[in-house]
Amino acid sequence: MKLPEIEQAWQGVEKCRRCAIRSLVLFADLQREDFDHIHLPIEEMELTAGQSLYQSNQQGRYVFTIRQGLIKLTHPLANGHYRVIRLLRQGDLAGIEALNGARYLHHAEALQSTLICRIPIENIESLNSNTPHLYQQLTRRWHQIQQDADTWLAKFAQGGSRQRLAHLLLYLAEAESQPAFFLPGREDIGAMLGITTETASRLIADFRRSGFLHTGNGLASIEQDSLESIIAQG
Amino acid sequence: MKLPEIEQAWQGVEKCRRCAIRSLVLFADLQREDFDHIHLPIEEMELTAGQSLYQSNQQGRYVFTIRQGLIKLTHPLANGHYRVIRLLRQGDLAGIEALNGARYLHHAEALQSTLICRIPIENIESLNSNTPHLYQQLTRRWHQIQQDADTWLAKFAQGGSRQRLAHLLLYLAEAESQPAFFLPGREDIGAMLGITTETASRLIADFRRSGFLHTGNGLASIEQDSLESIIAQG
DNA sequence: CGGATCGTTGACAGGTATCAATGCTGGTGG
DNA sequence: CCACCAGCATTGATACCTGTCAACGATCCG
Repeated sequence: MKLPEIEQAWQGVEKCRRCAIRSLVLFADLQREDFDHIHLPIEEMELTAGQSLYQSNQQGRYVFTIRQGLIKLTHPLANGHYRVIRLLRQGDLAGIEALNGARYLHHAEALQSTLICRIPIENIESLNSNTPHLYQQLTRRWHQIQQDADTWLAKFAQGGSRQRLAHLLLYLAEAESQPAFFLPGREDIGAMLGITTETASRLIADFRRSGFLHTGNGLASIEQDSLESIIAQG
Repeated sequence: MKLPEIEQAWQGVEKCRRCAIRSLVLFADLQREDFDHIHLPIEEMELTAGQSLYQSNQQGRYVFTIRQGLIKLTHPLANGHYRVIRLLRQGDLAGIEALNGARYLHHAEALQSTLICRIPIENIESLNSNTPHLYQQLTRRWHQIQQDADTWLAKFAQGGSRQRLAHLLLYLAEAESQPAFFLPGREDIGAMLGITTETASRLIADFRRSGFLHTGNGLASIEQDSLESIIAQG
């Protein structure tokens, strides 16, 4: 794990160039020559469930891309609880606000085992001056964040809790190639929907009894049509 | 209103250069020479209360800076109602998503009489290739949007409706130099907090009777300490 | 086996949506 | 000028939903 700096950098570039999901991440538009000109000390990390990626208000030196897994961004509340602001999934960027020289806005924590790449912000900024390709990707990410924020307000903070949960389950199920998806704990579900843990538990149990939701060994699957009819004032 | 194109452009630049709030808007970092090199056909517009600035899903050709007033960004809901996603105030940027070639994400409508500047996106993009100054400002705006989105989730979509309303009133009162501020209609307040119009009305009336809120000829003022104690589990 | 953590369920009080009716106000036309 | 109307705000009654407090069950791990 403690290789010479230059070696490490080279590994990062090599790995990044061959990364199977590179089209999803920040460097999708970079040409071969961009890579050759710049040493990118990109490091892979694996987070176990419950492990923190960064803390709110911490001075940011890295930006992270999620290669696989699920990260929650949370905001502490006055009563000791927390509110989940957003989830990050494959291809999403974490800590992008560090590019402004600003501190991280959230507490970031893995919900399940999660694979990420860590990129120092100084490298992003030097890439920015050398190629316009990166700006486009960054702008796209900002745009994505805005869109996600809208989704969370319009779907997860609006209407009755049954409808909110239906929205959340559909959201979790989408963007998975498999029909099964990771179902967060009741406390996290509550923190995403702005409801209590107990209500979240009651609703999950109810959905399961009604056959809208099936669970097994930590994974879940849904009856899409049923959930959509709940949202449509069912 | 129908001057020759070149004349119009020059007016835009002149006005923009002398704008009293330029330090707040997009071109704060631009040097004199930047201005001289580029013709910016910036146009001022005044929106009356209730007037739309753009529609959701419309192809965006402009970005707007708010010089004075209040704009609501809304998202239609299935039941015919709408949800207010965010408010824009002096110095904020509207329609920034158009810079991606994307369509507008929201319906934007003036809550009160509002003064804006309209900037074609092609000019933003040509400025981007000539000076790095603009990028910084744009990034700052994206960052602001992310922060605002967090605020809305953590304050206006969390806890009881009394606490949400207290948060909203404090938010509306802040960033006003005067103690008095514009109080939106009950329907809009409901759409911001995710509650019904009736509940919003009841709470406003209650706050007024309790002396937390004072109103007169369309303007309002608050007792800051009282509202803060409501938020702190009062 | 015991303890810790998480999920489930119950009882009840309080809050909110819903349906409905009644004030209030500014603008319009006679 | 005044009567009227349309839109908004307020208020009431009630059923439903959710938070709260509390207990119990399930599962994992030492």
